[in-house]
Amino acid sequence: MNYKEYKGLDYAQVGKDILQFWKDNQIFEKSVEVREGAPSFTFYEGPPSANGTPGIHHVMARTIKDIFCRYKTLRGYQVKRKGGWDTHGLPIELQVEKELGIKKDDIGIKISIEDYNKKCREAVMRFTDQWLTMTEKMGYWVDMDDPYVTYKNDYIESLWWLLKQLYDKNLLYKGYTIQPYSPAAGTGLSSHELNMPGTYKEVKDTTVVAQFKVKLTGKSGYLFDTADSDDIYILAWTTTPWTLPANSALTVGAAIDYVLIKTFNPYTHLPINVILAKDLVGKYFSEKGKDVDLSTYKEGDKVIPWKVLLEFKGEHLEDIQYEQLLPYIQPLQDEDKAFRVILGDFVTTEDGTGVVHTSPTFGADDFRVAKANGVPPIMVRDENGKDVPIVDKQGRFVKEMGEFGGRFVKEEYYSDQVRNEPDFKPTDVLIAIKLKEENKAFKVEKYEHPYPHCWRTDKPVLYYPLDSWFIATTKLKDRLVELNKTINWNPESTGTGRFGNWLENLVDWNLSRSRYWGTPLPIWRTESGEEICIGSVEELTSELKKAVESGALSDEQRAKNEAFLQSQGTEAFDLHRPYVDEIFLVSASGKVMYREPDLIDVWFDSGAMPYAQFHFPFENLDKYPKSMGGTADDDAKTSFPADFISEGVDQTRGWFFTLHAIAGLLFDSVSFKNVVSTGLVLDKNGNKMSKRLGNAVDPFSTIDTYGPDATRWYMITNAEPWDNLKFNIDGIAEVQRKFFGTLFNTYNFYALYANLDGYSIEQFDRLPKEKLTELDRWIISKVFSLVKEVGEHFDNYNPTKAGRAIQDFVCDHLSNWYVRLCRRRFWQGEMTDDKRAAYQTLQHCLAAVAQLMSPIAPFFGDWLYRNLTEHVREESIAKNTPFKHTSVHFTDWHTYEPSWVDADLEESMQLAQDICSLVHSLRKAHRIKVRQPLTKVLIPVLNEKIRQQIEHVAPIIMTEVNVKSVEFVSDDSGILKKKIKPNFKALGPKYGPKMKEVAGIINGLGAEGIAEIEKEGSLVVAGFTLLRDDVEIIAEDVPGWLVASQGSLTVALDVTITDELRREGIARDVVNRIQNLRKDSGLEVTDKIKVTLQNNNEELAAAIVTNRDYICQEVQAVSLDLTADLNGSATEIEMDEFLLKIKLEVAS
RNA sequence: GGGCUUGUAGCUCAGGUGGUUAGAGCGCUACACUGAUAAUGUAGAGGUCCGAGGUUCGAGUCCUCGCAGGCCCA
Repeated sequence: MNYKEYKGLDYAQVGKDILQFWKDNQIFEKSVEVREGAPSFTFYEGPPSANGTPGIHHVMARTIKDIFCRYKTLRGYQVKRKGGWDTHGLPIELQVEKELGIKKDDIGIKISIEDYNKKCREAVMRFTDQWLTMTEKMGYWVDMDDPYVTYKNDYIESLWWLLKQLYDKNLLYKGYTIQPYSPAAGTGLSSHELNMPGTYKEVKDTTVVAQFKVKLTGKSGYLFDTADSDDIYILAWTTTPWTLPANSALTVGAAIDYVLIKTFNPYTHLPINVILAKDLVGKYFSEKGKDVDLSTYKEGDKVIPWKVLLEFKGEHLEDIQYEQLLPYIQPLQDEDKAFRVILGDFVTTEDGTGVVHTSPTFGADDFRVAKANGVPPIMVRDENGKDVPIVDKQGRFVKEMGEFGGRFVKEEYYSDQVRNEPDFKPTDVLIAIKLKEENKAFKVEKYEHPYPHCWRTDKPVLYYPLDSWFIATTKLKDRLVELNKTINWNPESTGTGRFGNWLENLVDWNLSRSRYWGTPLPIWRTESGEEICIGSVEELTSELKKAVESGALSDEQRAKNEAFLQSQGTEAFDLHRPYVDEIFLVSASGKVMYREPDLIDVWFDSGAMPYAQFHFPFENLDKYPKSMGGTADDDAKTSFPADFISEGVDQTRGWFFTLHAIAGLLFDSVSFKNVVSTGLVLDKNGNKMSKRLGNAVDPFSTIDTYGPDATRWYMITNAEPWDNLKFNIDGIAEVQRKFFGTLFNTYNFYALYANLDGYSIEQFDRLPKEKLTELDRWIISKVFSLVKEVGEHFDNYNPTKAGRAIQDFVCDHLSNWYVRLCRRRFWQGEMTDDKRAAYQTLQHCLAAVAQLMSPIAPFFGDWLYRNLTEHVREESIAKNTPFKHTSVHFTDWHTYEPSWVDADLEESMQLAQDICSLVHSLRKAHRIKVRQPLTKVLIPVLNEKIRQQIEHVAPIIMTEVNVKSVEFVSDDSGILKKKIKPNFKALGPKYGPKMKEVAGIINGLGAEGIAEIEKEGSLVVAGFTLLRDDVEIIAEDVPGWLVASQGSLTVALDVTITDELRREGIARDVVNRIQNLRKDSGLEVTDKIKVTLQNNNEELAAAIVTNRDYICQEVQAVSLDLTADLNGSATEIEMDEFLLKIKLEVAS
């Protein structure tokens, strides 16, 4: 037996068997080895974190990655894929905190940092086994034997080197960012601390709508002209009046409508002109005062008159300057950039005035928008020469704040005793009073709103600038934007939109994290600001030694340094906290430098993997191009940049960004050329999967039940990768039944008959094209078209379209048309050229499909390939032919041979399929079953080309629909009835508005009109000149016949059933019954039989006699007898009009 | 609130550059076909192409504004 035959197929078992084969023979490793010396296709694995268990969405993401790596291997590239683990970061720390039942503050107190980090190190790799199992079972090929691990010293050393490069390029700096800060507790709060229950409380604050006086400049001239006054104010509302002295800008929305209103100040009663958002006018002005004569206003009037002078968009306010509201402190730099109107996207007209008072030191939005617009913050320089905000860390105004100096900005910071004094007034109120008196407040009122409080002290938090280390990504923003345009994003919108827009609005990357388990920032500083950035272990060692020798260290410091030096080369050597915190360096001026306590953002870890995975630049320089300091001779064989990466779309600002930023900043390069960002995997109702809700799909049981291939195939073909996938397990079952079931059946059919005939793959002695039937040449044309199409889809990173094309080919074309129509060729007669042609063709198709599908369904593809080719392996190896490979994953992509593609034939076959479908529907309508032969179908054809195309496939039509002949009626027969339709596409541009009229005329044309336009090529009707191309003419009817039409195709069927045809029909029925009986009796396909029928019907007898040979041949009978009386073992079977007794005996 | 994205049959999805009867598969109903058959064919039922405006002779497709879901940010 050349081919294995199967009774049924357990797809999960196929997965297991093939997996075992891969393991036993190191197929993955070899698939990389066979491409040694070939150009590389570089793939970066985005490292997962093994602190949680893998979910079905990981199978999805990894399938995408795997597909293109396998595809590119088939295309001749060497695809090395190094696995990796992401091991640092907040989620791990939180998990450990939870497990230990501690809070962040307990670290270093209840548990030493050393022990804590040890716990983290264990936790992070906890589910490694499950990850490895999932990876293996789903067939994701990635090198997990030698992965990069972000907590390893080598990895950290590479990161330090990168940070030092940034530092040396002045791209790493210490600045501040606005964070929730609790002055009472003296600490910043993380976002999750603010998410704790009870932190947001309703408070009543004194709020102020302040008047910012506009300066007369060229930009603001139009306002002054309209108002005819110098007193023009922009109104801005704040719930934190204490931040007003720090105001240095006003932010408006470019597209928001604003108005200029003439009115009076309600406190000073002075005439003023104010600017605010149009939508919010009603909040501050009563309808009664509208357009009331302003000259009638007197102090004390309840209704204040007002009048809209002008309406305009926010963009017209940009760059208008105003006078500083509370001029205690001036900006330390860029004074000319302060106190002007800027545009921001966060401005709303929900409350306030549609103008946002902007103090860069006390609001995150404010900070960001000010930075983007070059607006300086209001800060003071302290005794150390350091710039600090106007509120100190205890929450008090600095001394430069005049009468407010030393006051707490929030009344809650005062002791109860002070607050209970009769004269006590909160700072906000004092500021409000001052503004009222100075004609700078338009409205002061109490306002109740939620405000975050510190969970430990119960006091309100401040948004406050805290020190952080930043990467100056904004300095190279334009270059990052440019580089991004060279990346092939899939889908494109993620690149141009989500990512591109974000790059346009980039802010500096805040690198600092005040945590414990992560890569330490390699910067040491003296208290006075001398600092050093360390770029390698070697440099650290030498600085350490210098420090020890300097004599500037205390004994304890020196001892700790020495302890660290001692650890080098031992297991204990560790670049994490707390060990690095216990290193003390000495500055050039001889002062002790302490490590900056921050860790760096874990995203830097993963973004640095292109370098750190190979310990660049300390090792493996040959993997990197010379342009970045590597030593590779050939840039086509380097490991940088990546040709392809893929992760979830939620990584856009995560890994995708950090990869891009580091490569752009340091190497002026992209770090990936093609990227597929994948959508989410939701449950079947479109809800997010979560373990808590119990709707998460377990990848292990899914794979165990349906096998990896059906799981992968379903996920890929159901929705494009970037769309969200509604994961329905029934869909996998359907894919398994429909696609894999059909393909398996097709293989099994081939194997069954090829084995019977002793047919083996003929690799050399192939029949020439002329010996093949139309059907053979058609399916081969189809398979080459498929090869091209699938290749293009994979090249375009669209696996969904590739998979769907393969599926359509297998189900619709190969199985349902080619095999179905060719079955007789396989099961009848001796080995003729025709039969060989059928085997060769089917074998070719199956082998092609095995390869094309293998990137998506790697197990089944290999299973199919191996079943098809195993018996010719040795011969193939000896003769060096394509089937020499033991796995489909080593093969070279199927060559596309255009000479085999016959578009004409593909069209013909489409016509045949359409015609058969029409004939079937006619038979159905007239209740004539297909087993009943009919004389002919008549097909009206209006041109010669169609006629020829149908003639080619006429025999196929005849067998398929059981008619004796296909005939054509041509135009000149004169019996066709034609229909004319307007061709809108052609007519549209010509007639435009007159379309309807013209269409009406065309639809009303009679036979003469149609005849004339066909003959003359044009027709003049009602003043319109119609050309042949302006209309479609189709044959619609053949009078006197049964017709059916679809599009321009019409068929007519002769339904006359003669006696002869009726007998033939009966004979076919008999064949059918006998075949069923054979099958029920468990006979083998090859068994010969003797048949005896009871002769109880005239028609039957006549039918048998006339068609005896035909029946015998069909049912493999050596004899067919009719007897008058059949008793005993006969089976009674129902025919259409009578009962039939049949007896079958196996002929010896 | 912003950026991106999705909305077509009960379900999952197709529907270049606008062209007049909007398709497929699954599911349902009926009838056929079948020595690869847990497959297949034909027919039927099933649609306000999310809504409202607009552009156009003509809109599922283009524009504007909404509604609903999703992701990422604030």
